[in-house]
Amino acid sequence: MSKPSIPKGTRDFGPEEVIKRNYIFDTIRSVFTKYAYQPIETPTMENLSTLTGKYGEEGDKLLFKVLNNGDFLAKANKEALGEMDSVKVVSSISKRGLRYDLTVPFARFVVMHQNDISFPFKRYQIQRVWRADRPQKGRYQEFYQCDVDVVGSNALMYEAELTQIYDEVFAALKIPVEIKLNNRKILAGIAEVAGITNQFVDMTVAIDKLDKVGMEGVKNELVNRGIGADAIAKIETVLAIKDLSQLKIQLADSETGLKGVEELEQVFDYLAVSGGVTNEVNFDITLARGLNYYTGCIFEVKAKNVQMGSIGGGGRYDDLTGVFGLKNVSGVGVSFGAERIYDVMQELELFPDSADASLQLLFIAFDAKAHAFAFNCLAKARKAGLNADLYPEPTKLKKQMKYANDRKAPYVVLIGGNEMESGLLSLKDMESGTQTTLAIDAIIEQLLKS
RNA sequence: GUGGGUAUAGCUCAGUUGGUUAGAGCGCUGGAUUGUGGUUCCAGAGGUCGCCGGUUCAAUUCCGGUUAUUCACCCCA
Repeated sequence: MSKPSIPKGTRDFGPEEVIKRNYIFDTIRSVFTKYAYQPIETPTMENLSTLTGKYGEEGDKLLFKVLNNGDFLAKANKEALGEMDSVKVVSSISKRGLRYDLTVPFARFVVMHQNDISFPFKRYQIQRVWRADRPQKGRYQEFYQCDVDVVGSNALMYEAELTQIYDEVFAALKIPVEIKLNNRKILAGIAEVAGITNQFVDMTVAIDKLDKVGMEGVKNELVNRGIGADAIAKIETVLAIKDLSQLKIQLADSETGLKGVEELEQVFDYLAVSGGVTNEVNFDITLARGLNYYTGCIFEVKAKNVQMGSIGGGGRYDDLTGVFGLKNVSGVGVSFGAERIYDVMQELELFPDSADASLQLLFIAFDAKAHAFAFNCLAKARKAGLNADLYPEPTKLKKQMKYANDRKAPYVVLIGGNEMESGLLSLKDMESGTQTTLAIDAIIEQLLKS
């Protein structure tokens, strides 16, 4: 008999975990709703043509492909098969793949339903995504993403609004965080004044590693990526700047850079008139973010007092729907890393003990006659709205009591000959151990109050 | 994709410098307690020591391969 198992990078969740995870999702969802975002869902599977080429060459390798049904080999590309060329064969044996993120399916959704949507379209989406990455701590092949985006408006109000959403969610979850803001236009400006506009991506990838490898590490990375010493020196000076007004001087020669500074200033102005935020919101010039479709403001959230990567991120993208044929639709959105938020809350012990209320009252019967009587009482309790249950057979008390204990039932009602005769049932408080005798209606009434 | 660790009871892990009957804690079952759980005590069940091969009189132990898992890197949530 072989032991059952689940695929690499996937997990089972027990009742306790599901309750905690739902607490996170419910909190996030309620804030999204308050800010007037609407929920959508997209299929688990997308056409592979929708997904491929959207995440770079690395991303394509991490896509889960779904094998075609039927005699897929008969229709396979024989030439590619002969050459053992996996990449070529795939396109002839697989036409669908699992969702890799929520942003690309959302872009597809917007394009397909553009005539039914009122812009600006504010949507949120909480669904699973899959990546064939090698699993490691806090990284799985199947995980949830919680995305909130607004498309069809350039208004910087939304950058401020998304910052407020971050602030409000993490305040509600009681996780102290630092929300970092930057603007890709500022980074473009740095590349411009350093004279390496054509190596912009190399520069951002290197800068993104700053808090991990330090300034020396970043400089090494820049050298390795073939960036000249003069440019590196310039980048280093600019990266040391902490406030926006000073940055204007350094970026005076870059129109794009100045635009980025102005945009950020406006976002901060909005936040200032909003009545303030709970968490720290800071401009961080070293924030880069790997994804290259971002074109304006970028966001990242780091939990304080924990060793953990970012627990949220996002930004503005000027042309997300362009690849699907809809031009000039700007969007801005952020994502919550639910799995990491869970780990942080676990580490900081932030989950409320509200716990498992799945069983409030368990009936226990001593014999078959009492069991039938108890089943009647059970129906009354359920009708009154209590989460109640009856042990399925009148077996040994020890066994039944142990079940009540394991299920963390706060109350137990014991029913035997005496109880049936008098109509007064034994209600036991499992925590204190005290026992009282009451009629079933009185028991229900009392528990509904507690 | 690259590199390391680990694999022994349902779970978490000891252990065997290669030797006859394989160890603990927790959990499970039964009993002490015939109408009372969480504490305690007693007893019991449960293992092809991941899989394949090599060395050896003898391998769970050493070696090689393989699979699974885990950690780190690339990348990312």
